Amino acid sequence: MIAQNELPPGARIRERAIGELLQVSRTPMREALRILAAERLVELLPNRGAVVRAPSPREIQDLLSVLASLEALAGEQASANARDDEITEVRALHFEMLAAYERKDRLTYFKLNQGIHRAIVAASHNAALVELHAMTNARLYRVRYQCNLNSANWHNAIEEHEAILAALCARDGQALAEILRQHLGHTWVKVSEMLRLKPDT
Amino acid sequence: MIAQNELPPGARIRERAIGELLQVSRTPMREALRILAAERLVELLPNRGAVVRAPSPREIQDLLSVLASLEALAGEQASANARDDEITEVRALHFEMLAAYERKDRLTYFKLNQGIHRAIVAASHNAALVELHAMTNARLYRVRYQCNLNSANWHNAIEEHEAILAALCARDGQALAEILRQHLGHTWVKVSEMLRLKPDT
DNA sequence: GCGGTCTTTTTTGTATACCATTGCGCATGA
DNA sequence: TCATGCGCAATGGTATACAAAAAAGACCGC
Repeated sequence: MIAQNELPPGARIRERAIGELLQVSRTPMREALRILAAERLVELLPNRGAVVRAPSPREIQDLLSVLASLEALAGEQASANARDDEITEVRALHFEMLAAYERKDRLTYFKLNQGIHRAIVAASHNAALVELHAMTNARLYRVRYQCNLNSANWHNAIEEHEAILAALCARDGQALAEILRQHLGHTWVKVSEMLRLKPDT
Repeated sequence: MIAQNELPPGARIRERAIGELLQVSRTPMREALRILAAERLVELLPNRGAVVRAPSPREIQDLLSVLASLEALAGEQASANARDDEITEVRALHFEMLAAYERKDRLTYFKLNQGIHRAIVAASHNAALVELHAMTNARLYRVRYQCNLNSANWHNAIEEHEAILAALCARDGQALAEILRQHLGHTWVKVSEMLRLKPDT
C-alpha cells in the first residue's frame, strides 16, 4: 500500500483502522509495522504510532549514492560470478524492455528496468548484497516510480542499458561498475529535476 | 545478548523464556524479534520460532565486501563533507586507540577501532549510509570481536589506520576510499585465518 | 472572540487467554 | 529390534482486554 501510494507519505497508520481493512488484529499489524520501521518505510513515533516516511530530496540523493555503490559492487561481482544463463536472462529482459520502450508502455518498462538491475545484483551471488540492495531500492521505489511517469527523455537510459549489457556480456567488471555508477548518477539528475518541477509528489 | 554471545548462534529464542528473563510479555518480545529478523540477526522459522543466525564464512566474506564498498563511499563523502572538528575527533580516537594498543587492551582497542570507522561514516553526513553501515556492521560484530581476541598481528592494522587518518586529514577522497577497501580486505584475511584455525567460533 | 484548562475520547503499549501447529515420547506391532 | 502411529506437552500465531498516554473537544474566564 505504501509502494502503490494508497498510503501516501506522511499518512498516519492507525493500527485498528488498517488492521480492520486487512482483516487482522492489532498484534500482527503491530509486528508488520515494526518490520516496516526496520526497513525505514515507516517511522515509529513513541506513543504516537506510525507514519509513512517521505524521503527528503537530500535523503533521496544519499540513498541513490549508496545504491550506486552497491550496484557498482554488484557489477564487479556479477562479472566475475554470473553464470552464462544468468547473463542470457539479463539480455532477454533487456530486449523485453526495449519492446516496452517502443510501445511507450511506461509501467512495463519501469518494472523490466528494475528487473534488470535486480537480476544483475542477483548474478553477483552475494546474498548480503542482494538483501541490502533490495532494502535500499524499496526506499526509493515510490519516487522512482513517480519519476518514470513524468520523465521525458528515456533515450539516455536506453543507451546506458546497452552499455551495461555489453559490459556484462564481456564480463568487464570495472567497466560495468563505472557505467552503473553513472547510470544512477543520471537517475539523480532526473529525480532532482522532477522534484524541482513537482515538489509535492 | 546476541552481540555478547549470551545467545550463541543457532540458539533458539523461546518467546516465553527470554521474555520472562527480561520481564516483558510475549507481545513486545515478538515485536523485538521481528525487528531483529529484519536486521538479519535472527531467523524466523514459520511456526517454529526464532533462532540466532550464524553467518557462514561465505556470508561473512560477502558482508565484508559490501562493508568495504560502503566504507569506501563513506571515505569519499567524508573527505568532501566532514567538518574540521569531526576530523579532529577521528584523530583523537586514533590516538586513544594507539594507547590501547600499547597497553595490549584488546577490548578497548576493538571498541575504539569500531568507533573510528563509525565516526568516519558519520562524517559523510549521509544518513542512509550511516544506517546501512550500522546494520551491516552489526551482522559482523560478533565474528570480528572473536577475531580481535584471537588475531596475532595488530601491527598492519595500525599502519593502515595511520594511512586512513592521513588521507582523511588531507581530504583525499580517492585515497581514503582505496585504503578503507584494502583495510577491510585484510580484515577478511584475518577472519578467514581464524575460521580455519577455530571453525567452531 | 480568544486563550487556557479540564474532561472526554481516541490511540498506542502491554499482558494474557485461546487456538493451531509442531515435536517428542511412548506404546504397539511387524 | 526397529518402524509406525497415537497422544501429550510445549511453542508459536492471533485476538482481545486493560492500562497509560496523547489528542480532541468542551467549558470557563478574560
